[in-house]
Amino acid sequence: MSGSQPGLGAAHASSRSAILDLIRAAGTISRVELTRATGLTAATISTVVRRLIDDGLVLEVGRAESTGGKPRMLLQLDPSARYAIGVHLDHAGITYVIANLGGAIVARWRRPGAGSDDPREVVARIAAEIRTTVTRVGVDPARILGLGVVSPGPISASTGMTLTPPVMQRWTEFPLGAALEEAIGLPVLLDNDATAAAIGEYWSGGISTGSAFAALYMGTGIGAGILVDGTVYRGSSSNAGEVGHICVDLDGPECWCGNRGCVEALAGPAAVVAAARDAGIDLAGRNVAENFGSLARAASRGEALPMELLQRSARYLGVAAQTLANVLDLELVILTGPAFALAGSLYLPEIERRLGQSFFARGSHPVRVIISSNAPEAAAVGAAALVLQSELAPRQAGVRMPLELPLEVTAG
Amino acid sequence: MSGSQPGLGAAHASSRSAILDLIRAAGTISRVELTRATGLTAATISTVVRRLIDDGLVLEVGRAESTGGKPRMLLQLDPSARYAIGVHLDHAGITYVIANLGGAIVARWRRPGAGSDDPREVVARIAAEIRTTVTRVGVDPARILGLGVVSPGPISASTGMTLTPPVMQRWTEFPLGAALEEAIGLPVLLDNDATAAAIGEYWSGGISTGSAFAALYMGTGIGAGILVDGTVYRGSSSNAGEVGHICVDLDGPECWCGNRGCVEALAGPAAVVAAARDAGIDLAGRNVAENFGSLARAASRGEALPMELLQRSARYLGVAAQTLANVLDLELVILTGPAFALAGSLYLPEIERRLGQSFFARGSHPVRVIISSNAPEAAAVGAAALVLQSELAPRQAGVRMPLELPLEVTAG
DNA sequence: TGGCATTCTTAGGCAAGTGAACAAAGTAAG
DNA sequence: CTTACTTTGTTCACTTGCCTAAGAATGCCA
Repeated sequence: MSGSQPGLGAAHASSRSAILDLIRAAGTISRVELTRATGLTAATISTVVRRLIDDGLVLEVGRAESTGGKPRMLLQLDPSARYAIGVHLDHAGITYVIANLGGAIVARWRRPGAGSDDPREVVARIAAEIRTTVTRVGVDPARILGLGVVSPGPISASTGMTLTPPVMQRWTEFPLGAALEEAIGLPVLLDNDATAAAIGEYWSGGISTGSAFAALYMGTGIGAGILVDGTVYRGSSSNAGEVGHICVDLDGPECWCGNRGCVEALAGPAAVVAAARDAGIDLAGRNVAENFGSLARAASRGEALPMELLQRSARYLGVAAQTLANVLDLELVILTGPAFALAGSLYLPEIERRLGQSFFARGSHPVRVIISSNAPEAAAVGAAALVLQSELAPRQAGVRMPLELPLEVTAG
Repeated sequence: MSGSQPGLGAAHASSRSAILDLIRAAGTISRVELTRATGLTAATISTVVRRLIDDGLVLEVGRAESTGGKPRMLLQLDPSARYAIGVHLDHAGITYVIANLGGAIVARWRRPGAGSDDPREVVARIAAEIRTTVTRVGVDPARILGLGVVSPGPISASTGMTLTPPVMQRWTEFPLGAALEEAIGLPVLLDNDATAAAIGEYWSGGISTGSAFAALYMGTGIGAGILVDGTVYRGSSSNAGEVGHICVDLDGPECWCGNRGCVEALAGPAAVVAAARDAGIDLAGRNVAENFGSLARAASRGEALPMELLQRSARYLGVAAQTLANVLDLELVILTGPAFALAGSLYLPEIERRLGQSFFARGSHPVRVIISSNAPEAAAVGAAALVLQSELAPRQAGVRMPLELPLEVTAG
């Protein structure tokens, strides 16, 4: 019965979470500032903060300058109070991350394989990987909150696992969450890579609490994670932000989805690489990622044809970003994922230009565009942040969490 | 101090609202079903429902069949318990609506003018209009919750009023909300027409509580109102759903916003009418709406050129709808507003086709598309629903309400 | 040293929600 | 008709989160 319905009582623990979230976002903050930011009374802040300190989550670190009276006591998250583990499953391999409460990376490593192997075996391998590294790094296992697992593609309602149509066929009906929970003995959360990346940025990037932004994630495909006011926007079937199939050219090339001119078919890494091949560029990489990387390097060196191909892609991604910003009224777009890690600086100016022009002309607020500071492993970091978020700031006001249900269903 | 900060305590009165909303959505429902739907205890439901009955908002109407024990007592909203007034300001004129709690229209009328007149005078005229009709229809003034006023265009942060750049220049800095509140003595809410239309559909259309849908509103411009789980999605500056300037053709005609190929420039009523003129069609209407209407009628009669023009427009709007559905993961798109009232049946098949194809191919859930049952006055009905929503189901969990602030600022 | 301003804490109270016992109103079996 | 059982709805004592109000702590300035 534990997870039957969130109920409205779930909004109760929210002030604790909200305060924790504000401390995280501010880095260092005093109780008075917390009262202003939350709208709660000083009394309430006092007791809640006391409990956070008792729980070891928050530290009092020195005092601020006096403003004429008693100086404020400064509060901060204790980064090493809790940890979370993030795992990013991809076709090419598995990326692991151990992050602390501050969102900082404590350990990070990568192993090849996964895609075509037997799920059972992969679960065992992941469990072993995590166990050995946790002991090696010396993180207290009791302080580990849980495990976040992300992968590309939309989310299946039945298993709760994301599934990529072409690859990883054998994963489709496998209860990954339940299996991992049993193998590791920690709570497991599953989500889409783009969504996770957005949460990762929010948690570690010092983004303010009341903002609306999207993480535009380009890996093999293109997706977007949307965060509004500290909460993930999921939509009706948890597949919001599927920007890969928005149409940017009515008469564009046909996409496997049945329509024409989808962003992914026109401007995704696979499309760019294919276009390069068509243009006669010799590419020696083993997969799309490697080839896209060498194209990006060639463009950076100033080679005309690669440059042109990437700029073409950037134009379309600019349209996608503008569309996102228009529909969702965003104030920030973050470019992240392996593809932007390789070629972000080539995409940024075009996307910035497009957003700046449109919104300036209409007298609207500007939309900032930045490149993530840890774009290559953004999804894995996000997976860890997913756990931090759900354990420490679970303010899904009235929104059901479809990702946890499958775990319980399959566990029984 | 009343409206300084919503605070977290604002989430408190929510169970009453949530229950009211469930009763509204269900039409008729029992207490047991309410416990299941909310996750609250039977005890809580009992007391809250008791209070709703005492307040006259809810009625006990008969009992259901027994399922082996005591039969359930059925609950229903009392439609005539409260009323709300909706006003839609447009370039061409003002549409008024009086709606009851059930979202049903009690009175509806329309007056020309507004746009270029003196705001002060318009306010006086509106107040007089409302007073006379309220007494004529025989609605108890004490049962009127308030007044919703909507108009096209984005929302200004300074006055809280929407402002359309080209027309209605004199309204830009006028504190409409405060002036109307004073003139009528009722709370006034201001909002965008598309957003209001969405709330109107939600309130009167029997849309289920936990859904995500958008109202695609086509009047003079094109906008969208987005509702998720009974709450308006507003974005960072309350301008979410500005679909008019999403790009559907990178090499399309230039738009005044500085980019090319915006939906509004390609497919809005004004664009369709302009294209018809260019094609040599003789149009005698006084404004875009009339001309668009005669084009729609001509297309319905089977005239080739108008048909072609409208189908072209429909293709672009299909792209916009698909984009919305993709980004927001919608399950329903409602076509509404004067333009769809005139030509909805010409647009529907194309939009349906496009959404069906894309989502079916990707194995995702289908997206329904329907035409609003009261498309012509959707905005005015929505304006009234705005009041019902804010008074009876204000579950803006943690979201600030920028629209009420200006009223207080300018009132002081 | 004693105001004075500012920050933080403690104490009492209100309101929403819960759990558990109970009352009410039916069906099913003898 | 009586008895047992099921389901619905209510009452009541208790917990919890927050608020108001008062006070304690800790600095500045005269």
